[in-house]
Amino acid sequence: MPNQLNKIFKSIADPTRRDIFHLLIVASTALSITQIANHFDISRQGITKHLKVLHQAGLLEMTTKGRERYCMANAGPLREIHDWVAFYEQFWDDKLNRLNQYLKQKGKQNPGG
Amino acid sequence: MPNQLNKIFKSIADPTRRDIFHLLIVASTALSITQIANHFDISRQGITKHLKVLHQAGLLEMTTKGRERYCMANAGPLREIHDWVAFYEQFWDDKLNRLNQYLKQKGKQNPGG
DNA sequence: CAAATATGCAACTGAATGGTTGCTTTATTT
DNA sequence: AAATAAAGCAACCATTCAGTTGCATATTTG
Repeated sequence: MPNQLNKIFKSIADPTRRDIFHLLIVASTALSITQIANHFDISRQGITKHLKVLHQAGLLEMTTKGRERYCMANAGPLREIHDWVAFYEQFWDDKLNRLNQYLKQKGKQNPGG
Repeated sequence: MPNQLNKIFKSIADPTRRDIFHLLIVASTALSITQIANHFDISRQGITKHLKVLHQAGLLEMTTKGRERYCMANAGPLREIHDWVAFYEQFWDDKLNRLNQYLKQKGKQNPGG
């Protein structure tokens, strides 16, 4: 399933999920759901929902160990976001002559939506 | 207002808005609201709502000319997305030893959420 | 001026979202 | 075996969201 772009966008559009993701990225070890929840003011079940969204976007991997589930961030899918944004970098500075630039660079992949 | 990050994320999290943005980026001229709406299956008022969201995220500029309002994309704010993603690029390939990499690179800016 | 066009404004609708609580199940610990 | 801890499941709630329709306003155009 390569067309995950929208799920990834939706995932990281929520500030709590960005915080969870960041926490997992910089953590030294995988964290259990309860451990993650302890870092936030919302309930464990609320966290679980966010984890599910992150997981379905591929930004999170989980392994079960006994009664615990350990979560680890996977930054890989952010590459899709990077690529989407990269297309528009050519338009950052020059607000004029957009078409000219576009035509000049035609042939480059258009990431679309 | 530099803390537009969330608005920008929310804006581009919607596929229709990404399409509108893309249309405006590659258009040769600024487009009126009706012209934009003609490219989509949803109503003009629906488009207007999307334009408002994009505008509030700084991704769109509008100028009124007579009874028409012309819209032009501004890719600049995408730089914030780029910067947010850039922090995580160091974690793309190596899913292990995350902490080591993090500590090694400490001092780099953490974009947070 | 009248007709047509471009837009704005407001109310409404259905679905998704972020969050909660209560209870059950499963695993560990004592 | 009993108590505790981790997590899942399901229902519920309020808000936001994407989209609609209807109507008013402003600007062109004939």
